[in-house]
Amino acid sequence: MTLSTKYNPREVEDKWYQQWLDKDFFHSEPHPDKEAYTIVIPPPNVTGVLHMGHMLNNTIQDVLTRKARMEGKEACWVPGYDHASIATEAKVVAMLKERGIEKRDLTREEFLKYAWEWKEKYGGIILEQLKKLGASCDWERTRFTMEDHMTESVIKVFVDLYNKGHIYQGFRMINWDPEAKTSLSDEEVLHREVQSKLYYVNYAIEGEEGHVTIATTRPETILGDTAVCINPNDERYQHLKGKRVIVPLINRSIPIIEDEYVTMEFGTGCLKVTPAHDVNDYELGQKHQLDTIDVISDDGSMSEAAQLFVGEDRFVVRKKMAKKLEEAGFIAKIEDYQNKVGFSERTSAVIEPRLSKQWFVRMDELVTPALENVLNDNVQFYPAKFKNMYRIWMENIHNWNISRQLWWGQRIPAYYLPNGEVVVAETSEEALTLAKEKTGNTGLTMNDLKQDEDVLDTWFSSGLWPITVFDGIRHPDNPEIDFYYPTNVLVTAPEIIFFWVARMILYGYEYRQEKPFRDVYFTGIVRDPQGRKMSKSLGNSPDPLKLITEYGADGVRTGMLFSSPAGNDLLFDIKLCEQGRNFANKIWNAFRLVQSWQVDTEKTEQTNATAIAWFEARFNQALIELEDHFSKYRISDALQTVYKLTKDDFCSWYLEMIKPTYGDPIDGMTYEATIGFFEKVIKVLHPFMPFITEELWHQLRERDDNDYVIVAEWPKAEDSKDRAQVDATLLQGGKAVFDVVGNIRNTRNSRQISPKEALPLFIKSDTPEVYHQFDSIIQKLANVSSIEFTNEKVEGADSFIITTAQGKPDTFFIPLGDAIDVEAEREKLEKELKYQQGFLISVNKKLNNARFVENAPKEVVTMERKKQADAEARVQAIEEQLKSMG
RNA sequence: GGGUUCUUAGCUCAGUUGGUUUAGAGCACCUGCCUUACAAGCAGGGGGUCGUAGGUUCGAAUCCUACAGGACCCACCA
Repeated sequence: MTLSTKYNPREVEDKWYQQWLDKDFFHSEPHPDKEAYTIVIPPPNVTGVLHMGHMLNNTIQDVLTRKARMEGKEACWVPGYDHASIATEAKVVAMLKERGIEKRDLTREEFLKYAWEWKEKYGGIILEQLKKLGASCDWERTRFTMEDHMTESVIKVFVDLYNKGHIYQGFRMINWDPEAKTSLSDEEVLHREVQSKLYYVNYAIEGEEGHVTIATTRPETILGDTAVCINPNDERYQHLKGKRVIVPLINRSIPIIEDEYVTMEFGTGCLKVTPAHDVNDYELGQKHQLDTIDVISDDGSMSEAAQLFVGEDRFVVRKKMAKKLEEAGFIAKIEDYQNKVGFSERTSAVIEPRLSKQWFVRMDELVTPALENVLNDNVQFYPAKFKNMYRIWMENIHNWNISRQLWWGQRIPAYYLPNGEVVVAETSEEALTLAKEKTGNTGLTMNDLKQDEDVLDTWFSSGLWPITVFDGIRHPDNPEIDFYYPTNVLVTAPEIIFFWVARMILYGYEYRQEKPFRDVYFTGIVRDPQGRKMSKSLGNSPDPLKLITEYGADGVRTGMLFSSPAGNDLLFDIKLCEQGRNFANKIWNAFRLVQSWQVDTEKTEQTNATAIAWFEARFNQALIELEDHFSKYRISDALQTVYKLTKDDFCSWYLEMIKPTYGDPIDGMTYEATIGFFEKVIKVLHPFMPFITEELWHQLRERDDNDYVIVAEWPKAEDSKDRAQVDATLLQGGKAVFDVVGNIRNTRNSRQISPKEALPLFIKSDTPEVYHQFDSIIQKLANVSSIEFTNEKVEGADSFIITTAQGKPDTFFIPLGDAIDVEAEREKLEKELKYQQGFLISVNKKLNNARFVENAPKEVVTMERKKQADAEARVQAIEEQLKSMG
């Protein structure tokens, strides 16, 4: 069989993915005898397209799922997508606009029809894309947050929270997005520093000469002023107490009020109060019973109440106001000023604080278990630093505005009666019954009920995701939720810790009396090599599917993971994918080597016994390390361990040790052992590189129908004491041998001796037995023609010194005859001597310090003593060497 | 303004309760090799006074303080 020297992912990826699907390997059912391992996907927006953040996030989930599956757990990774109320509605509106249709010309029903059509056509592309990455989701369980039973659950929860008093309706100051024309929660408002102006405006004092000067960044809101406020302790303004001032341009008379809220140092110490358009002003207004004049409409333009500039946008008006005030002589001065302004997370529109009637979740009680169980690590955050962030947010949490003035989403199940009363019920029928009870009016009909027009915040429903995907709200005791909940780990971005993670925890305790997941793994943000966030406008985000085509899914997956410390940003460099692809190629070629061998079952090659035992030990060691990394979600380190194991230990050392001379057959025992090792290596590689490993799994041996690596048994680390002892000796021996080989190769390099030229080797050692086992390995790896032990220095030879685990410095000689460069040799030795002497000084300093010997733990002192002895012996050996050189 | 966190080789990062660390890895770099598994490769090599200044300690990259610089989160001073 002739195989290409390059691994070709395109030929194998689709094939295996299809077979995995056909064999139903991704599918999971509750299994009483098995341990569940559950991950619910952070549902991407239904309109979403795969980006690098998804790639990272889902690769990690797939790695964890695949490993758990191989460990024999009932692994279940639930996929799905989110209706993403505001984002999707915006997209549908834009799409309609392109077709010449305005949202305002449509009824709710018409609009939703378009939206659903659109969703059916373009929705969920992202899940198809995930398949290319190799995601082993249980596709039969794919959920959408707005499918009927999910919505039913969400409504049920709303009604329940309402009945328990956790949800209320209120007329409050909320964040208004004038572009989407909806209210937003506090979390959906991003504050950014902007360069603006501070306008100092004079307000005439009513009935007398003179004026007061206020400072404002928003002169357009002057039209809505209903008071000017001073600090009662402000010496400068004592004379103003009880007086009134005139609002410029519109000549409204407003009172001067006093409140300690006003900072005397800021601006002029006089504050204009616009209760309709500022949170603080609103509170002042409440306290001092001020009028509220709403001068800005829902689209951000000036309303009738403003009297001036009606219908014009607030930012245009800001400039016009300034000009007009200046012309009329009201402006005292204008200063440059930097302040923070709130922007809509979705539309980037500047948020207007606005008074309106909305639905809120009262957070105080709900938050208690959610906070407590994170603080006590019942729910564990990786990395732990996010715990603190979470705590502070939870402790200062505000009530949650959950109503949105949108159509795409779950409609609030509140119904208004003709008398203005509200009833909340899961269905309109129930609402009618309730209404009749409440009013005593049995003549009420459906026509008398008017359902609330608003829909719920997307996060109100996605917070329920880990429960609703298993239908745990409608049927709290169903076998699925009992088996799969709580889930094992949530893998998500820190950006949505408050939006989503916190709310899932909160709902989990409210509706399951249990956490939704044991661990939360926070990934970082994927950035470009310059550290910039990837974005469409910068064009610095590679197309994931193109990457997969170019480097193979395995290459991209490993590329992403090569440098992705939990919770830290990942500077994504395409070079990493290259490295991943190269790695796949390396594995492929290791296979090409193995499959090229003729096997001679008669032949027995004893010399390979050491190599085999050594690799076994090394594999075992790597496996222990690997499990440790996984247990701490050090995915990148885990990959690094497997990478080194495969590339260095398996390919560079082991295969080179046992590789027969070209043309010679390999003995049966070695061959079997090698195939077995290859299988083990493939297994531990599989979570990271599912495709190439499945391909090789089938190439290595004939397989039964259901024998796939995806469901192969995960290797178990043997960590018995006996085993550890045997392994340690072997590994130490191996290490010394690699050191020897490295030194010989180095000698070749510096002397420009071809690797093809066999060299004799002499060893001066008190413990030759260390090397006996490895004789033939040294010969093979370093192309050594003969090994002889000697007690004397060998003349005319290049030399090097190695300290074995026993602490004896052994000297190695490679006779080079005339080729020897004495000066270079001396230089090398002197350099080495200098290092060892320096090292010895630092060790001696410690050991000569009585307080160190007294206070340091015994093991540490012993270790230092050994280091001292080793170094001394080594220094002596080097000195001898130098002396003999004359 | 409050809080969290980071600063280790040219780059990206490890360094797990201070002690096998005069500091490791990958990439990049340099040198030599197209050696019948692999040039998407092999072999070898150079490179860091651990942000700065103090302090604690027998011992500090690791703990404390200050400073400098960066990142992020939260916050209603117009």
